[in-house]
This record gives sequence, structure tokens and C-alpha cells, in this order.
Amino acid sequence: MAAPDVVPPRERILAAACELFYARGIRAVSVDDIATAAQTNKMTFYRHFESKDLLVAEYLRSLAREADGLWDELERAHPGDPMAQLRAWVGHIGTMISDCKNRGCALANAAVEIPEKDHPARAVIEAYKKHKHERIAALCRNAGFCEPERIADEIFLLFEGARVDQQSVGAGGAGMRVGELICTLLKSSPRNTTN
Amino acid sequence: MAAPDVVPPRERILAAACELFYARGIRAVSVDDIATAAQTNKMTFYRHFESKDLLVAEYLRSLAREADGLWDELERAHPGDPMAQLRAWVGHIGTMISDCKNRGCALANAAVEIPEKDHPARAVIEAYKKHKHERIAALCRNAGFCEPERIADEIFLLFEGARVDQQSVGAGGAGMRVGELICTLLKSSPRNTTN
DNA sequence: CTAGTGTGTTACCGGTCAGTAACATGAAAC
DNA sequence: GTTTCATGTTACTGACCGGTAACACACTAG
Repeated sequence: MAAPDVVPPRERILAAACELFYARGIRAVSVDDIATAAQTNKMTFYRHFESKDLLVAEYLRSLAREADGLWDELERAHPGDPMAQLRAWVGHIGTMISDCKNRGCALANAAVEIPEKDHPARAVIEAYKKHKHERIAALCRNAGFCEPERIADEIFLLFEGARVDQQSVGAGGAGMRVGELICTLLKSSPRNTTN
Repeated sequence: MAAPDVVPPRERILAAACELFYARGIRAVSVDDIATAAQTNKMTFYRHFESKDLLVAEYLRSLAREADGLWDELERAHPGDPMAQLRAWVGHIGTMISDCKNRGCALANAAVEIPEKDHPARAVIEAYKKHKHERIAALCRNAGFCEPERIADEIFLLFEGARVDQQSVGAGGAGMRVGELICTLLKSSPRNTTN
């Protein structure tokens, strides 16, 4: 019963962009599509965003923030226990991979769609992926793995691979088993400390 | 000194499409771009291809054939020696990953760019990825690994991950080390037969 | 009451896109 | 020499795209 309008247009536009860009791909979605989905129009769009390219960058930034928030949550849920954080993350993977609406990592997808090195989205993608890898690596180091960098590389690549695999072969692919794979990896890798 | 024209237009068009689609992305390349790069024109293009979508499927089919040919080569080079074939393949990975012009797997990229389930390219992509995974799995089985399916999944996903990683973070990413990772995996995984 | 601000609406610009029609050219086939 | 066939050329259609101009409307602040 509340006013349907309490959400300001900029947020509605960004939310619509997130949905459409992810579901259909960035190049396949027009500014008009986004404005219409946000229940506004192109003119209002351009009052809030300089260009489509900058909206794309903003879209990726918002997803990066969201993903980072998830990792912060894991840290709060298991403070000082990197192994528990890793295991909890692996749990999340399962639900994410088995979701049929999931089309892989939006940042990685954007990297595929946007090869131009000077596109404003590029810096966001690169920073996000490096940050994510470093976050995994830090957990592996703190978890006391004997070869933390190698384990982190492996986890990172397995996960990235699973998310593209989902788009290539769909539900029947090897990506569906990535949770078990990482779990096995965590269990079988030697550590200096035991906890 | 030979006639510059001995290559028939259909082949020139397909070759140009391979180059442009891979380098810039499918949606970013127009039919006109391809025709011009093939030193012909749009009209001749449409005399050889029904539509752009069907050319895309053909483009992916030709790359799938090419990749399959590489695996056939490995088999011929090391007949009856699946471990040697795997090791030789890992060798190829290194040169592929370190090539800065490399933009990952064209088939996987196409899967990202084309979410439409009824697009003619979809069937090509799915068949290719399943075939490739099965080919790796067969090698792992024949190599006598105790858990051939798990090793195959891991190799497959590590490789897929490395190829997307290359596009996201570029030359400094974890993907650069995928050769060593798979190599270590092959060495450290228990096998029933020793050769 | 009025000024200012954010929004909606319509129309437009220049450009690109996939795909087609009509006709000219060239070379080989007979 | 003429038919045939693949190719080149130009021009076009209808649709879409990113982005902008101009103006109308509603609401809020003073």
C-alpha cells in the first residue's frame, strides 16, 4: 500500500540494469530497455548517468560491492577461523551453481563482452578479480596450508571454471561438482597448523 | 606471385569471421565488417551464408573441428600412452595462455555472449564442451587414475577457469600458472597402473 | 504566489545494423 | 559467340541504437 515510488529513479535504473545486463548480456540490452524496465524513460536515465558505458561500470561496481559484502559476512560469522570461512563459502557455491537462472560471474561475463582495454568497466573487473583472489589467498595462508598460494590458485580457477562451464554445458557439466572438488582439495592439502 | 584470389570467397569470409569474432566479440562485429575484411561485400556474404547467426554457428563449428584436430595429433604423437598425451597437452596450454592475443575459449565466450537457448550456436557449444570433457575423462581412465572422473573434472575446470581469468585480470592472474597446477595434479594423483 | 527542481513526454539527430533488389561485370563452358 | 554462373556494386528498407533538445507537468520551499 506504500507509495510505489519511494525508490528514487536512479536506484530503479541501476536495479533494472543489473537484472537485464546479467540475464541478456550487456550489448544486448539498450538504454531504452533499461529505462522502460525501471518504469521511467531514456531522458531521466541520462540525467542520472553520463553514458551507457559508465552505467555498465556502475553496474559491475555494485555487484563487486555485493560480493565483497558476502565475504565480509563469512568473516563475521566465523571470526578468526579461516577454514570455517572457506567451508562456508564452499557451501554457498553449491546453491549458486545449482540455480538455473545463474549465468556465471557477471564480472567475468563483462570481461568477455568488453575486450576494449580503455572501457571504464575494465578497471572494475580487473580490480575485483585480483581482490577476490587475494582474499582467498589470505584465507589459505591464515588456514596454515603448506602451499597457500597454490591452493588459492586452484580454488580460484576451479570456481571460475565452474561458472563459465555452467553457461556452456548447462546443468549437466563438471561445474556442478565444483563444491565437492574444492572440499576434497581443502581436506587433502597438508597444513602446518591443525584446527 | 600466385593469384591472390585462389581462395574462394566463402572460405575468406569464414576466415575473416574467425579473426574478427574472436578478437572483438560476436555482437561487436557486423556482417559488413566481415565482408570487408574478407575483401568482398555483404551481397556475396549472403550468397554463402543464410544469416549472421548461422555464420556464427559455422564459425564455432570450425574452431571445434580445429581443436579436435589438435587432440587427434596428440593421440598420434603418443599412441597408447594417455599420460604422455595429457602431458603434451599441458605443454600446449602454457604457450596458449602466455599468448597475449589470446582471449580465452571462443566457444565459452560465445556462450556468454549468446544466452538465447534457441540460437544455432548453442548446440555447437554444448556438444563441444561435453566432448572435450569426455575426451579428458577417457585419457584419465586409460591412464589408470584411481579417481579418473574427479581428476578429469578438476583438469577441465582448472583449464576453463584459466582461460576466463586471462580475460578478466590479464597476464598477472592465476591462470598463468594453470600448467604447473595441472602438472602437479597429474603427478600427485594416485594411479592403479604405473607407466 | 512564485521560483526552483526533478520528472515525464515527444520528437528528433546521426549513425549502424541485418538483409534485399537490381543491375553490371567477368570469366569459363559449350 | 552466346549462355551461364559467381561475383562486384550501389542503393535501398525498416529497425534499432546512443544521446539530445524542448517543453509540459508536479511538487516543494520560501
